[in-house]
Amino acid sequence: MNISIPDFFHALADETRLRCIALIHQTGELCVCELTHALGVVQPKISRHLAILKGAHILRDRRAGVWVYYHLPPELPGWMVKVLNDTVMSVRDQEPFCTDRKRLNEMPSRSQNGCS
Amino acid sequence: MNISIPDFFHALADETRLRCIALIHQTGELCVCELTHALGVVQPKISRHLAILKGAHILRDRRAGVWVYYHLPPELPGWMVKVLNDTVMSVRDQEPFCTDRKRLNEMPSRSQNGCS
DNA sequence: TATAGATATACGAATATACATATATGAACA
DNA sequence: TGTTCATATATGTATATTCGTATATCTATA
Repeated sequence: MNISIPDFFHALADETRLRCIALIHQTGELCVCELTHALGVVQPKISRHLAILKGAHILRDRRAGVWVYYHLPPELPGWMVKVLNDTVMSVRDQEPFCTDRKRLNEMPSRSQNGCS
Repeated sequence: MNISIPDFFHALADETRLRCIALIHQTGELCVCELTHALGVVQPKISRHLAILKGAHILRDRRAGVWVYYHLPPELPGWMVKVLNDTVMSVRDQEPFCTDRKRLNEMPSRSQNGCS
């Protein structure tokens, strides 16, 4: 499966999607309820944007019981990984990205397994 | 002047805009008629997209007589320059980007001064 | 001033996007 | 089977985007 270049940048052009990608890039893998809590937006909005990212082959999902985890596919082209690296390095200390990470880390069930 | 991150990626998410940026990145500076000829699209379409890029502070223009030249502003944030470098390195050997460059180099007035 | 060439903008139409809300699906378990 | 929780999708609405075409602006020069 190939990723179109406009699709790739279009994925990053929406703040909600970029926030999801940035958090997933920093943690490796997150489920929908973790993203919902970290970003503080309603769940259908998260699911819709994750579906767009999955459809563009920028994220892949993995179901584990009730939870669905999203991660970057390992075969993402190298230059796209570099773009994500540079982008996340730059935005991770800006709002709303740093608050997202803080809220994620404050989730009681984080750093254990399972979700809220 | 600050560039919003969504604006930056939105600029790259359109193929016409990415083709313009890629050519300008490779050459340093191009005028509207050079871009029009290289991409093979009508002039108002080029001007409209260049105006979007200028409005997002991703390109800057410089008038020289009848011609208007567009270039990347020197103070573009470093990580955005890195993103452009990685992107152009990757797409420069794919269509339609390599044909764009070929058509640009075939312009009789190129490598001299002035335009067609 | 009049003309020509280069560039910019205005306009209407078709299409796409993002959102909030409501509802559906799917898995686990009593 | 029925319920609950996590996630996905459908719907209607408001707004944005892109395009082709027509026209306006701007500069140089006669």
